[in-house]
Amino acid sequence: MPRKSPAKPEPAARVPENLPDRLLAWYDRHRRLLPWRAGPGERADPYHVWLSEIMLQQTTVVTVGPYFRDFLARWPRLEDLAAAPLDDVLTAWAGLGYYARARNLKKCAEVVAAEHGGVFPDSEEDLLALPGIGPYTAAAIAAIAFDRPATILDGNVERVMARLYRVEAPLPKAKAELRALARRHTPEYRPGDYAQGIMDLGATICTPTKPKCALCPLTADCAALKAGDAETYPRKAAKAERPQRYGLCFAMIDRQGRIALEKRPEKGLLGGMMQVPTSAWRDTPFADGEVMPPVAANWRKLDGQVSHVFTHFALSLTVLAATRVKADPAYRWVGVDELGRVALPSVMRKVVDHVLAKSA
DNA sequence: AATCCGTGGCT
DNA sequence: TAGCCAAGGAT
Repeated sequence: MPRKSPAKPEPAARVPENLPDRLLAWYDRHRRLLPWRAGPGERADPYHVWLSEIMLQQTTVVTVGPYFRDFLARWPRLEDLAAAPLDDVLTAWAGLGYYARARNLKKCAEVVAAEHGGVFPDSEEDLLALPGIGPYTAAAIAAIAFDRPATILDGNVERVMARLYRVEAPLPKAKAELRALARRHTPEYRPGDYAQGIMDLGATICTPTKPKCALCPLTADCAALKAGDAETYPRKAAKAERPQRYGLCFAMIDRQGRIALEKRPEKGLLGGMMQVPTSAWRDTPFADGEVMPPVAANWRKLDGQVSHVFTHFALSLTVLAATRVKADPAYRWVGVDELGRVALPSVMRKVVDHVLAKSA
């Protein structure tokens, strides 16, 4: 029998030795002033680094900015956050998405306060053990807050490595290969600045579309640039299509103009957040009169739909409204002026806005 | 290992 | 417009 052919030889990924130096030189010239970033030569507060990194998970710098400032103003120290009620944290997080992050943020603050004397551990291993901190965030905190030579691998680094070496394997399978490449580049010298620099490069120069290769400090090393196909990396596996789901929302307004809200289960989608009472969400639209409203009242169907797209499904909500409803204490009755103090996810904010627009 | 988990901006 | 994408983690 012919022996199984040997694995395709890795391209002898010879790391240009001065690549980290060129990256650092570029970073020193183009360093962005971000709210959580320390001044040149200074080391950032681990609490600030941690808070920003959790917020930045799958979330853009522009979106995070205001939330980061608000959190820091309200909870200046880790101990303040650890002592805060979870509902306050969820309310402050409302609109940022991925709400498990907020629950884990609170949990992590409590653990660090109680078991680490309020001081973040400085090793990747210990950081990884904390709630909400995975491989990326552990490495990022170790590098940025403690200047440890940890290898970060986020979407930016994946893209930069995939282009430098024209990695043909598609994500997410290519992750191990990309991580190995990234590790070879991680310098012992200024690893924190290198980590932020390589991410800045990915965010501003080596962008997903129309990369600004003319401005890149690494052009001499980039295989994809040489081949003229940088924009086609990283390769990605085809993604599953997004199903459409449907639901009904029941907006109850009392005589004072307050709307009834209820709390969602602590786990799962929008866990622990508030909502306008809703039917189950399913794959087929609802027919008129198919679902019994929560209370008997003068229900009327509002024109139009509320549409919202989640990561793995799209949702179309039909809204029914009833006014002059008796304020059942089973719900939380919230005035329009109080909505900012409620943990309302964006989809439910849309529902409330729809009610206000259609009944005005 | 594959799936679940938000949102807003950009093309 | 409809998909793509962002400093991912938990299960």
